Amino acid sequence: MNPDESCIVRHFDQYFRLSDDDKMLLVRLEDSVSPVKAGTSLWGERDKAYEFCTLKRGWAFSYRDLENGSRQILEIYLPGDIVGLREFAFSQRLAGVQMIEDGEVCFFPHRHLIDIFRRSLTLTSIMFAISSRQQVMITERLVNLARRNARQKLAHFLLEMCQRIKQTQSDGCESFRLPLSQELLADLLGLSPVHISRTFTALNEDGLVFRDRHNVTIPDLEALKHEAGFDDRYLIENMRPLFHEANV
Amino acid sequence: MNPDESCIVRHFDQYFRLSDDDKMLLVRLEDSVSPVKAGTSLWGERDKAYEFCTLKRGWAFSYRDLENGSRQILEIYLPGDIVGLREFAFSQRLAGVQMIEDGEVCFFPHRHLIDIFRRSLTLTSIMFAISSRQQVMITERLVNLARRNARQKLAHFLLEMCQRIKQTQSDGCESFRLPLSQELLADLLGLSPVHISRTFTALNEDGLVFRDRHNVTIPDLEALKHEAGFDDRYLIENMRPLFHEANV
DNA sequence: CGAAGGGTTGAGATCTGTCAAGGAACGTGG
DNA sequence: CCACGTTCCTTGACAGATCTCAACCCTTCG
Repeated sequence: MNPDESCIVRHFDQYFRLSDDDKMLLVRLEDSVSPVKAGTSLWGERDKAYEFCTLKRGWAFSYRDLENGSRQILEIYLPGDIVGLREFAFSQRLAGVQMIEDGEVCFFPHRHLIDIFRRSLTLTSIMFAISSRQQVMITERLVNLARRNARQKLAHFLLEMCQRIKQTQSDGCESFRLPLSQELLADLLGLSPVHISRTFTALNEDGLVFRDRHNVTIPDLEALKHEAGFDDRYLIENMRPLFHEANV
Repeated sequence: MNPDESCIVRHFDQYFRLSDDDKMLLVRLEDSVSPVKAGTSLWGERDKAYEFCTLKRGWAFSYRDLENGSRQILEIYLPGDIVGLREFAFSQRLAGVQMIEDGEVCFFPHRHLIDIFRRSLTLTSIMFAISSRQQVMITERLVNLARRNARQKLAHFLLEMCQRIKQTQSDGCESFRLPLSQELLADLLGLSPVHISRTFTALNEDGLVFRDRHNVTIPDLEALKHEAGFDDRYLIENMRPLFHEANV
């Protein structure tokens, strides 16, 4: 396969310009691309964990089902994201993962990560950076869930998605596609679907967010950021200084 | 320094029996042990991030201050824990860290981590495992904050601390020391101090948790686990299969 | 002895959840 | 093109959990 067509190569390349050797090393890990239908589960909550995967196309989410019947969505995955890093040190899945839309995924066994550690310092550092970035994103979501009211939670989440989409598609994000039902948003933000609806209505009335089906428009980003207490530092990693030292 | 006295060697050794070479490599990173007083801050929220540290003695916590004046505590660190991994890919701190009690810490520059990546596959894998374990713990805290009521939140947190203390001290934990004020617990669990107090009173009246100052007693672990929906799988990592492959 | 920090208790306010009914959009089959 | 079911969303009324404010108490420590 041509390295530049690989989804994982493209993803790593965003972090740091890869050498051809590194690209080849990554590509060799990519056995196969599997098409997956919307709603299919990539794995369930207590499955054996022996591989991870990258999303080539389509959105996905990870979740935990609770004993009281509710469900918490932990993470929304966009094309290019690596899924399943969480369980690297565990033999069992701690969260399920499900496709939101039709898409394509690439599976990699865990042991191939060890190969990477053995062979490329750059790729090892990027893997570590990706893992720590995921930790930072979960942390921000935790703060969002614990400390903000419904209005801020929703606004904050929309701004996060807007920023993430902008980073991968590199065009503006005043308006973007958000293929998530209100039920899903409720499970993500720890609210009831009913209250999600009310909150959208309120944001709409205040002219801050317009939602039509799966399209969201944010007319005044700064106003909404102020409303939500959104600070995008947590989405903007800066690995340059580190790699400097790694490569000289 | 004798490797077996190093706090970081002891910590890594919990994950996997280290070779003498690995121990020496780790020890060389440990320049100095600094004593720190209760209440001192190891770093603030927007400081430059160029090092991490391990806790040798004393408890610490990381936190985020919000624009609305509230504070969210992200993590409680116990002796042996590594602090600051979160910011490996960032040049700025995203959270402050403060000592809860008097203690001792060991600082390491980020670039020494790269040295480890270069020289030891075992240590690299352990670092990755530690990072993914931290991610799992934050995820569980997120679920706890988003989906459970005050009673369950508090019970779940106490059980987590009990389990963590047991893992490092390897004796029972029916009764253990918890040097956290109710205000700190409130900032940790996303509740008000007043409600923490009420919840302790309720748990006490039901005979599930007894608290006297900084001592907590849980007479019936199973009963409390049931009440809280606590499942300790997330604290029990299993790296054996992975290292098997790494080392043969 | 007084001050300060931490914990407890009560009353009222607020946010969000639950339940229930109804409406809008979409796909399917006739 | 229409009828129908399904899914998703909206709205209202009420209930419950937690917050805020305020007063008070206890312990510790200088």
